[in-house]
Amino acid sequence: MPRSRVSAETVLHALGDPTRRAMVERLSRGPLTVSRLAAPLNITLTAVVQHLQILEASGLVHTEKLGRVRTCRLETSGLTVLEQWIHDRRSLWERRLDRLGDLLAEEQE
Amino acid sequence: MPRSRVSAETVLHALGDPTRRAMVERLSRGPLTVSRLAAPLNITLTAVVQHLQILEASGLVHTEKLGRVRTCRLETSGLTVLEQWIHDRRSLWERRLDRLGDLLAEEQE
DNA sequence: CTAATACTGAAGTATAGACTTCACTATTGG
DNA sequence: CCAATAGTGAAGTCTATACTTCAGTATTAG
Repeated sequence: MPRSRVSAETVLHALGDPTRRAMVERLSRGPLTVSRLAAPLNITLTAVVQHLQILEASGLVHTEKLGRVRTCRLETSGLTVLEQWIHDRRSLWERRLDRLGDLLAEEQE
Repeated sequence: MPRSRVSAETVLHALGDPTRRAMVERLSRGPLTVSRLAAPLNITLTAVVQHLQILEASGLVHTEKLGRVRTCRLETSGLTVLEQWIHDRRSLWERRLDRLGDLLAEEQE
């Protein structure tokens, strides 16, 4: 069964931004409402919500709205996808045969 | 002993760009010269070198110049730093006590 | 020695995307 | 019911950075 529909591409793009990293950092300590999450960041609530959309799409954060309050919590599936990505690159690298063949093949061009 | 001087911040920033991800992807299959690495990317050699500088600073890639040819290879230390970062966030998240105390403390403001 | 190769460096352009403003809706406390 | 709270959505600004051009150096093949 496919555990997740999000790609490592999406996760890495999401974590490429320092503000979003700060948000993930903060949420890894525990769930927060949007306003609480926004408070220490010196940007508008609107900007925070925009970042949240990207974090949600990447599987790093899950949000849920109850009444007028949206609560955000870290979702580990984004981290799992990233872990797998690292593992794959590492395997490829370790199994590389210092592909002399490829180098020679590419030679004529 | 500090295994690495590079931060997860640097690594995540480096991997935030799709071109740099493509370069890492390619290098995980084995070492390449700058020109070879650049060939399939539709950008100038100069741009590739600029990306390489960021990848090197992040500990994801090591390059070495022999004569006029610079060879690039994946450096796993960048990946290790990232793996550790994921592990840390995950631990924090799993040990969170759904900090009701914090929520109440932040209440007055 | 000359030409071609493989980069390097400085300096400018151009665009993705982070951020803002502002007007709006939905919920809740008093 | 009214005001305050909590967030939403559209549309535009503005800046970091990805990318280019061009002119240069060092190395190597013939």
